Parts: sequence; C-alpha cells; structure tokens
Amino acid sequence: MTNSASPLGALLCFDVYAVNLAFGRVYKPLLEPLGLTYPQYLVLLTLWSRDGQTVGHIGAGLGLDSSTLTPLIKRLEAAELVTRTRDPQDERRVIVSLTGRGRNLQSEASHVTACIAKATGLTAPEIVQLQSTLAKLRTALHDGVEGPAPAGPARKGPRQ
Amino acid sequence: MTNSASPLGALLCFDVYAVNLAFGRVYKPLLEPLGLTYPQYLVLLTLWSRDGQTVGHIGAGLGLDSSTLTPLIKRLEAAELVTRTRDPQDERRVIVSLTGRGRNLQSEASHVTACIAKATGLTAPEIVQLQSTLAKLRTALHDGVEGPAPAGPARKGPRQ
DNA sequence: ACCTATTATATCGCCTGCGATATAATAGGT
DNA sequence: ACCTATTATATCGCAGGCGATATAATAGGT
Repeated sequence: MTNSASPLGALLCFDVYAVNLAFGRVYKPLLEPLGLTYPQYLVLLTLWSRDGQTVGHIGAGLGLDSSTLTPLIKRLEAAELVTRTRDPQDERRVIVSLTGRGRNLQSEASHVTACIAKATGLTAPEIVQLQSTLAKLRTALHDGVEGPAPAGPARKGPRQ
Repeated sequence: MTNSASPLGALLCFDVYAVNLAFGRVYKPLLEPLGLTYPQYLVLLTLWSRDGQTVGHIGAGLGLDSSTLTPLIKRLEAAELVTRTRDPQDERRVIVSLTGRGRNLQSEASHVTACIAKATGLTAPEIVQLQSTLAKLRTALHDGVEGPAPAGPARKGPRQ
C-alpha cells in the first residue's frame, strides 16, 4: 500500500476522467457523419430539450463559461444549426435558437442516443442510480468550491 | 417529457461530462500552488503508484494518446518533476521516472486528496459503489468501440 | 540478410476548457 | 441625470484531447 492515504477520492476523479473521455470516443464516430463534435452535441441536446436559451443558461447546465461557449456556438452558427440574437429585453444576453436544420438534426441523431444507451452496458436501474449519485456529487463539488451556500440559491455555473 | 426517446444514455454522458469539469475546478486551486494542472496531477498520481512507466502504459491507465501525453510529460520534465529516458531493451519506448522533486511532491499533495474526499460529499460506501459502476461503464464503452473482444485481452487505451 | 508489418512515440492542426481581461448593458444609490 | 457596481458576453493565451500523419525501432516471414 504505497498510497493508503489517498484511496477513494483520488481514484474517483480518475474514473470520472477516464469515463468521460471514453464517452467522447464512443460518440465521435457517431457524431462525425452529422458534422458535430461531442461538446457541440451536448449543446444541441440542451437546445433540443428547450429552445431559445441564453449563452449563460446553456453554460450553467453544462458547467461551461462564455469563453468556451461563445466560439463553440459560433461554429454551430457557421454550420447554420443555430442563430444568435440579442435579447431585446436585455441587450447583454444572447439568445441561441435552433434553425430548421438544427431541429431536423435531432431526429437524425436519435439513433445515436440509442447506440450509446446500448454501449453503456448498464441496466436501466444502474443508470438511474449512477445519475443520482453523479448529480449529488456534482452539487457537492460545486458547494465545496463556492461554499455550502448558507442561504439563498447556490451559484450553479462557473463565474455566474 | 419532450425527449422521451433519449432519456437515459444521453443524460448520463451529460452528468459525467459536468462532474468531470467540476472535479477539475475543485482541484485547480489546490494544485495551483504546486504548479500543476489537473491532467498533470493525474499523470503524477499514476507515477506515484508505480514509478518508471512508459508513455503508453500511462496513457492506457488514463485513456490518453501519446499526442496528448508527450507534450504534457515534456512540461513535467521542464518542471523537473520527471525524466524521460529511452528503454535500453526497446528503444521505441520512453520510460517516465520521477525525480526527487517529483517524489517529494507526493507528500505536499497529500492534503489535496484529503480535501477532495471531503468535497465529494459522498460516504465511503457510495464512493466504492460509484467507482465500481464507473469501472464497469468504462469497460463497456471501450468494448462498444473496439468490439466485445471475442477472445484474448481487450485493447485498453486508444490506439494501443 | 532483406523486406514488410507492426509498434511506440512524436508532430501538427483543430476544437475544447479556463483564467484574465475587455466591452457593453443594466441596476442601484445619490 | 450621474456615477459606480454588477451582469452577460466576447477576446486572448495557454494547456489539454484527438485524428492524421511521420519517424524510428522491433518482429516476422522469406
């Protein structure tokens, strides 16, 4: 036992790291025919579930900053999958909306999610359990950085 | 239920993605005083557990390719934390070994793992359970890409 | 010994991911 | 109305992450 002082937490981040990269590698060949990268797909997933979100809102969901999202979304815009328009109510906000092409891509991508679900090799209850633990973990990690938020709503994204 | 066709697998990769980034953000302020990035720390973790591994071996553990590891390890070398020497038995291999400074850093970083374990907000059994599921998931995702490996040892890293 | 296939690492270009910073718009206090 | 603080997005530089490719060393067949 060379490192008995760091058994659990360290290995956990290790596993999450490797699984995340493994997910990316499984998705890549499925997304390539659609002309999408994995993070771009995650942004589209967000928009398919609710269209017309602001950059900040999308970032809060994925844990990404505008410095990452702005160029990514501009590439989606260049591919004519989304449009970016300033919110007339608050000109600071940029509202990202799906184009027809962007919406149509959801059905083209539907088999992707089916493939992935199969590739996980997990049963439905296992997935539910895993998601629940990961959600808990994510909240705890955020609170650990920002402080447990003694009152008021916890900050969700980076630099919100 | 707007997207009842993609409930489980899609959200799962979403969660893994966000948790991985959250881990990185928790580690960053702890590793910054040590002059390490999060991936560099993961490579050092690998070497602390077993010194003198080849680039390929380190990559297999983390799921990384030489195209990612070579520059990263060169930065560790520039920081005088590791040395890179060709294996005399097989000149293709590069053996990465800890320097004295690299070894000493393990004790300096010991409190980091303690902080993280606390920040996860999970109980020990929960962590064990989570690790087990993630390990299973990682294997399944690899097999999904490479084929279920009908016989013989499954390929572990990317392009091994 | 020679020729070819494979293996291990390295290089390059592009897309993330993020800290630091900039810019513009809103909010709030006076 | 004015001044300042805050908020939302954008820009820049650097460190990953990876596909495609290059290079050098080993392995295997003839």
